[in-house]
Amino acid sequence: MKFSKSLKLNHIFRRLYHTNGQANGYLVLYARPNRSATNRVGITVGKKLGKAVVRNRVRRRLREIYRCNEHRFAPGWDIVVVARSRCISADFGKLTDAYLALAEKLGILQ
RNA sequence: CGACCAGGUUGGACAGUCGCGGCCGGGUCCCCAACGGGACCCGGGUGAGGAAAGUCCGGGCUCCACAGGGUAAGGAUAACGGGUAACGCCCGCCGGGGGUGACCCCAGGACAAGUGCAACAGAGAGAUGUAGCCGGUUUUACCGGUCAUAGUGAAAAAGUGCGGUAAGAGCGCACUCGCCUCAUGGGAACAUUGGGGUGCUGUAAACUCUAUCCGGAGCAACGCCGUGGAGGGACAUAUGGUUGACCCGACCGUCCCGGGGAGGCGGCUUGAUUUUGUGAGCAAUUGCAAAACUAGAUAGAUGACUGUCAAAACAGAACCCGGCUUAUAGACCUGUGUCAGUAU
RNA sequence: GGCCCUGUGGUGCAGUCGGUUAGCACGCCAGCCUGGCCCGCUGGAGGUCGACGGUUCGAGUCCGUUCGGGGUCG
Repeated sequence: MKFSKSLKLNHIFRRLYHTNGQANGYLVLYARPNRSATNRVGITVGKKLGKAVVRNRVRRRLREIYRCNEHRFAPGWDIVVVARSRCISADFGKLTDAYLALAEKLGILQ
């Protein structure tokens, strides 16, 4: 990935949750400009979604979606993706559509 | 051939295109006086489990100054013999129970040291006398004897037969049963037969007793580096404090108030390790020799898509081992294994 | 990752030492009261005691395993 890193700091997560995010049945997306040339992406998969195997699979798929579509995102944003329970059974194509639709609403696509 | 039994192995495969975490080698650039450090790129090789899970036991390791002695409390275990670093685990064996059988299951010490409890029912629950039976008398009743029979209950004074008696009772005898003990066999639990004694309810996952074991807390332990920073006050050498129950012993500054910070590195994987061969042992296990290095992340690395076969479970390491328990589709192997039927 | 606590009607809680029938409050249903509603009074329903197994004559209670919920750490 050319201009993206993972978002790790807990206080930035909390700051993003206070912004107005966009949501649909699969995901919730929060975004905020970070005054740099890189994107920082954080993924939240709560314990409600299932056991470790289920949560790992959801997280890996969400990361893969971002990686495959990085060229469509604009740089300079902190992004947090929260998985909802419908992610567990959703197929990859629908999840990609849902992800990109939310990104478009937030205006972080190029 | 069918239905099983026991033990063990495995836990989707192959190809293609992108992608991720360590490690090794090389290259480019940057920082530094130097040692070195960082970013990116290329190549190689490697990368979750049999349960990684539950956290139910046992250890290693770290800290509590040391982890020393004693006492009490608390907890754990429980036939016997062995294995192990240790265990509540494993193996063997004994006893008991289940199955036609191969085999499987059992917290399996001591209520005959003491205490407690045993509701309801019943006369009576660890000691008794309701009905009944028998005898006597002052005869619609009372006194004495008795517990075989009846009834109650989860459990009722060891069972059957004969004798005996007013009626009866281990009161006596024979056989059987249980327990204790001696002899015999066995390494032991224990077994069998014989001798002697005895007739004692159940419950210890009730208190308790006996034997053995246990200091506490946990890798978010703990150590180091960096950033930040502001220190101030009180008591003071023993009638104090620490040692996470207490005592001995040992050790010595201690306590209070306030402020700030909370990022990184180590711990972190070579170990009671794995594989093969061979010796010992019924086995668990273990001696010796050779070879191998097999994840080390830190918001936490294995994914996506396509094709073929198969349709396929339970499920994701976080300091590390030995077990136990629980979840689990399918496939395969072993057995002078079992049962029934048919064929020969 | 470690260490703790806790599960009883719809909800919140009792249940002491194992002992016959699991109790209380609110809620729910029916009746009475009222012209009608609330309040009040009377009666009633509703529980595999989280699940499974064991000990015992007998388990909500004791023991083991297991499932769910909650808390905590520097």
